[in-house]
This record gives sequence, structure tokens and C-alpha cells, in this order.
Amino acid sequence: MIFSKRCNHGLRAMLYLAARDAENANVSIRDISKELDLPFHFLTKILQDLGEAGLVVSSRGVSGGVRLAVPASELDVLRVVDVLEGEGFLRGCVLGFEECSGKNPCALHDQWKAMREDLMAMFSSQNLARLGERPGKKGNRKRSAAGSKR
Amino acid sequence: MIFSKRCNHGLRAMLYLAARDAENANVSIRDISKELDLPFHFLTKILQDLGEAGLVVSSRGVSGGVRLAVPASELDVLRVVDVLEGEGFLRGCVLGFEECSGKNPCALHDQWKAMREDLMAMFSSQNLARLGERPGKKGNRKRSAAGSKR
DNA sequence: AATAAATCAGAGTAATATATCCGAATATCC
DNA sequence: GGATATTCGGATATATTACTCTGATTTATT
Repeated sequence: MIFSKRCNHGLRAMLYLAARDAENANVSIRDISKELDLPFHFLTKILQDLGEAGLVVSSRGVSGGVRLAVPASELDVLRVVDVLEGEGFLRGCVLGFEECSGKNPCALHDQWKAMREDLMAMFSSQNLARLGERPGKKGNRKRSAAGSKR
Repeated sequence: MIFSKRCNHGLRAMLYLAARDAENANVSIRDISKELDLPFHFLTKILQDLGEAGLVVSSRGVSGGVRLAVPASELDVLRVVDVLEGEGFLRGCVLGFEECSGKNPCALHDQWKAMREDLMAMFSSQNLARLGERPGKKGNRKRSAAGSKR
């Protein structure tokens, strides 16, 4: 898995919110957690972070919950990844060097630069509205079992 | 940072070994650790894993150390990443679903599939011999300071 | 044989990521 | 106003990753 659990959970939740964005209603975190089989309390924290970053808004109380802060058509995967993995995830040096630039490149600098741009383009190319239309079949939504590594 | 520390350390060490491969001599882990400013004992474990995977060979005793198990021209970044991150790192579903295939795809399946192939191609396109020729300037080899996230 | 330089193996510690628990605050409904 | 359903905030617990320590084993040199 290339992303952290945190980021995975967050992405799935955002896709789910996008799919239900048309309802224009709050979706309770409990519902998301049940539907996608994600750990409720953890998901709460993740959505709070996405809230602070301005991607979702939340309201408390009896018919409270969360919803996208902006139209799903204006959100993309990259914005979610930037919040949950940190901006250095894609933008940093692939070998982890603090200083890695054209002047002072690591061995993979040039290739990674090109690849990174492709990755960022891909992650921002399609908005959540479009992706939310095809959230995968029901059976596919379940959280994956304990992975092999990482 | 996209890779784990483990993988970063291992990649840097392998690049270093590749650069010194022509000497056809053992390189002590202590030397690698000092030269690249990587934690010695941790690096030892990492190189043991790379040894088990057949990428390096080691010998004990007074002029012992490690060296590449095959010519640097036959090794590439992908092989190192596969060992240190696990093969699922690039090959698994980008959203972390256990079952994600053409029949049962996640929302990002098709795009990720294409991207993943590019990534794998890039990481296997240039061998360590070539990359080792340009290991970055001295000041750039130092281990990066504590990162912002992850 | 003694010494020294190195990896190996396994346990131990520290830090971070992942997840849970609980009480407080807030909003809706009756 | 009381009951209920929700998020919020902070503390705690567990798992994984990152790293350290120590003692054993191996090998070269003298």
C-alpha cells in the first residue's frame, strides 16, 4: 500500500461523501464508518483534520454530520492526500534528502521530478464528483484484511 | 517522503555500494553508516534483509563487510524497493482494497494501473551502476532532519 | 594462540501511527 | 426542559516502525 491507513480511510470517506453530495444533507460519521467498514473514532479524527483543512464542514447535534465544504467537482484526490500525508509526500526528495534540487540533486532527482509531476497530474485530473460516480461494487468497499507488509 | 526510512536507508546504501562496486572489495557497514550518516545497527538489519533477498553478500571477520551480490548493472531501484517496502507497495490497490481488479475496480483503478506501470518502469529503467555514478554532492548525502509529517 | 575487526542474532527501547474510550458541548425533537 | 443524537477534545491503549544494546561468532593478522 502506497498510502497510510489514515490517508486511505480519508480518501474512501471523501469519495463516499462525494457520491452522496447531491443529497445536500449531513452524513453522520457513524454511517460512513458502517458503510465503509472503517474504524469510527479514527475516522472522526481524520475528518476533523479534513475539516480544519477546509475540505469538509461538520455540524453537531441530532441531525448533524459532515459534508463536503465545496462542490465535489472542485475537489480532487491530490488535495486529500496533501492534507493526510503532508505536502512533502509527493513533493519531497524520493531518497529523503533535505536538500535536493537541480543544483544539488540526488541520483534520482530528474526522473523523480518528471514522475512526480505525472503523479500529481493524475491525482488532480479527475474530481471527486466524477470518481464518486463509480465507488466500486458493494463487496469491494470492505476494508482490506491485514496486509502483508507496511 | 514517499518511502519508509528503512527503504530510504537501504536505497542510499545500495547506491553507495554500486558506486564502489569497481573496487571489488568488501565495504564495512560501519563505513557506509559513517559516510552516509545512517544509523549503524539499523542499517545492519536492512542489509541483512537485502542479503536474504540475494541483493548483497556479506562476509564476517576482520576485512569483512558487504558487497553487491550481482553486478550493479543488473540491479535497479525497483528490486530494492520490492524487498524493503514489500511487493504490495506499488502493485497493490491505491485505495488499499484487498480485492481490486478489472472486474471489481476501485474508483481509481484504471488510472492507478497506468501510473503504477510508469512508476515501475521508471524505478527499473536505470541500473544502479548508472545511478551510482552520480551519488549527489557530499553535502547532499547527509541524512535529512526530522520531517514534517509521517 | 591472542587480538582485533567485522557480521549475526536476539532482546530491548523510543517514537510514531493506528485505534479506542470517555466526558463535554451542541443541536434537534418532543 | 428533557431526551437523544451527534461532533469535539483529550487521554489512553495497541501496533508498527525506527533505532539501540549486548553478546556471540567468524575471519585475518601477528
